[in-house]
Amino acid sequence: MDPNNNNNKNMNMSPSKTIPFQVNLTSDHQNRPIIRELDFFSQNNSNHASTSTPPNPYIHDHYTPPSPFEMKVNTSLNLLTTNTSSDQSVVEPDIPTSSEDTRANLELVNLQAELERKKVENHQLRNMFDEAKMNYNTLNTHFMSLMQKGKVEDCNEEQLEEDKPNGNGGVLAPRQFIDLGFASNDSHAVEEPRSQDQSKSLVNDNEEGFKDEELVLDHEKNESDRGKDRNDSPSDRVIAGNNNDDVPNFSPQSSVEQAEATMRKARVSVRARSEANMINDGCQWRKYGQKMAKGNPCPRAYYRCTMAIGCPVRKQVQRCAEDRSILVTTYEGNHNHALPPAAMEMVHQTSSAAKMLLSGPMTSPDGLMNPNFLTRTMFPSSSSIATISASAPFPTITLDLTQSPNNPLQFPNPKLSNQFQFPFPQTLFNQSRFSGLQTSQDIAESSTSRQISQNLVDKVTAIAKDPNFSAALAAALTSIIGAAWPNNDNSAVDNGNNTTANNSNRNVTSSNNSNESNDTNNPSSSGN
DNA sequence: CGGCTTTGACCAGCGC
DNA sequence: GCGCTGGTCAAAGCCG
Repeated sequence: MDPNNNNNKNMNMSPSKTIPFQVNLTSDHQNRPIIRELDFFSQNNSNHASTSTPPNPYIHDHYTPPSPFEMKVNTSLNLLTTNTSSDQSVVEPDIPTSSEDTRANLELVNLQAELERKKVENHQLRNMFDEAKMNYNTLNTHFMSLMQKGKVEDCNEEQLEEDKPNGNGGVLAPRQFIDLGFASNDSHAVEEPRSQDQSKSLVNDNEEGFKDEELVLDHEKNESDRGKDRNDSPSDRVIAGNNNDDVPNFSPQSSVEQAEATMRKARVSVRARSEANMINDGCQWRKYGQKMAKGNPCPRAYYRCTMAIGCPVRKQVQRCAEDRSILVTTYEGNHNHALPPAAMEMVHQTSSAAKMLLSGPMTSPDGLMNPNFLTRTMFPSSSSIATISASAPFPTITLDLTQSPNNPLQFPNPKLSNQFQFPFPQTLFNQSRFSGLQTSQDIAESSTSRQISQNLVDKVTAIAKDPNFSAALAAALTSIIGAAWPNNDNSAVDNGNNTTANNSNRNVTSSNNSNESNDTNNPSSSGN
């Protein structure tokens, strides 16, 4: 496809109303004269109104038709709520001619009214322009990210094929126009329904993110196949099912599968100090294996979630070789059932940490992608550190809770070791997808929590704006995910801020197998 | 007796 | 091809 040809087609197919702003959006240089014209228009009137004496050309032009630009704005964009023609008839024809001053005063009043009207117009246009510019930049960044992943070609081809029946050859420009919100005209809605879907997926991924969190139970029927081939594991099927209908499909199936493959391999690891053999995260686990891992005298225990038949979530528990008071719990997979409230904290923190680090804009400023990249970031409302590692066999996000000075996991009293408190950071996105952790409760809970924790969004956004963090995170995520870009969800947030007290006070009493006799801290009890 | 743990065996992936 | 390692299976045993 010839992009120039696309542009031409786009220009041709777009209604004449849309052309001026479509051009404006592609070039600031072409925008500025328009704004300056508005300013000049407004300022001249303003000067005249303040002095009221000097002759102003607009006095004579007052009854002349509006300037071409004004016509263009008024007629093509329907931006103005005022009626120019009616305003121009403000001056009544039967003005008493007894006094020149009276006439001058009336003209002055008319001019002042006109000035106010123009000011309003100018303000409206400025606002719309700013909004358009901001939206354009957002979309442009998004598009560049897609380009960087090499997916834009497929996206364009798909888009072009869908645009052709409507006579829309353009790819980018018309979508800009649509997404920028200028189009109050219905023609846009008709002309590109696909663009709206696209725009939904690109700009407002919020809904998508929550759709992804819907429970998927259909995989249970295949649980008997659980098998030796990890690629056909239940967790695989769960995630694939999650993505079947809800994830925006703007890439070939192979790319989606590639993304899913990455997603299902992602893990969330939690490092916490605990004397207990296993942290109580609210779920029920069954131990199905134990192995001695290389480089660690402590055995690694393997657990499987037993809260629901066929739940694919698994976790590994192992003590840190350097500091055996640190318990490392690694989660993998998605729960296929609702979780008890006690588990929700864990759900939110681990899954949201994973998804936050595996989602979002991933544009690296320098384009350098180090496959062995590892970055760390401190979450603002706690001293916990989130680490993302791409050098591991699977992308692993580690929440290091051992840095907290008041880590509740440090049980001073051994009697409390059966209880577990989660001091997790509270400013993570609620995007449960990983590490076992998505439920319908997530969905309902997050809808209310979004309102509560908007300030937390701001905090995270502030972190994300940090150039160093952004660059590091972008490089890491890109190296991990490659072409996969599940969601860019910045609006769905965890309900962290309303759990500050809860986090510090909540005791999750173990109801599962935390009293296992085989301590993972005891190397002598290891298996093969 | 059902559920869970233990543990040796098995399998797959990976590097040499 | 072989060995190493991680992950899983499943029979046997334990426990409430």
